[in-house]
Amino acid sequence: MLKITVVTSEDSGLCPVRNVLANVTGKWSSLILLSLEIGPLRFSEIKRTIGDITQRVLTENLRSLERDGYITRTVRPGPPVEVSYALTSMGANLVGILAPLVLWAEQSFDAVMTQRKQFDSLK
Amino acid sequence: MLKITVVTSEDSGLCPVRNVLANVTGKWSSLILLSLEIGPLRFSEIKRTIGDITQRVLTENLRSLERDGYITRTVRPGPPVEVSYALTSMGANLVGILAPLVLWAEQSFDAVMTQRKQFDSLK
DNA sequence: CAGTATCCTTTACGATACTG
DNA sequence: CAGTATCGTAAAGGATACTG
Repeated sequence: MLKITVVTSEDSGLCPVRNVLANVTGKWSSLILLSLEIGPLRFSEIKRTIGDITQRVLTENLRSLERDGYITRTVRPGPPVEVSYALTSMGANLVGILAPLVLWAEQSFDAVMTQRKQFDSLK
Repeated sequence: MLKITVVTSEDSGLCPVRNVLANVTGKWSSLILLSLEIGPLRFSEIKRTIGDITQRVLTENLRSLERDGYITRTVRPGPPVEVSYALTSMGANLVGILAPLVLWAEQSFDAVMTQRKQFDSLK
């Protein structure tokens, strides 16, 4: 059985779990990482894959993921410049853990929606 | 190999993955779910386990998790009233997927911090 | 193409006080 | 004990315009 000390009473900035998870649990982070699972992608390709993320937010998230060591950023001089992003080995490990979660989310969509409707109907 | 359609170009409210993940990727959701892994806990016990979450936010998160069907809320009349929370089978499944992520976060803490320091030192 | 720069809105969260 | 009610802050995200 898995025994995890969820959180200590220390400063949140020092709680390892929260500190690391914070950059994975954003609205877009996991989707961006997943999009790189098959192979490296350029900025515009990631944007197209996600669909409705803005340029500003995508840039922000990519920087954060690069900073934590999950992806690399490679510039091929242009013009036009070509910037491609790829998973590091740590990033690939993380994707290996995130993928089941995303898959689970897909599969559980119907059940969750049903639950919500029922909960909301009880006033 | 895992093939996942990360996101379609539909309305975000209709994207199954994002819709379900939204309530799991909060700052506290996963930690709350994890705290219930061993067994049911009362409100104050969850609060003590997490440490620095406020009552208001804990209540908010518990409602949201209950709404989506991950946990149940049981009231034993008092006084003092005793409210206990427990994982549903769906919640238990989710925890089974989240636990590796939390464990991974713990183990990767040092590597991530090292990466950040290095990234930040490059201006 | 891959970003920055602004500006604005929303949402999550924090602090504190109060209650059946 | 397990909340609710208020108020305030901060961070994430959205919209749009501009640039090397």
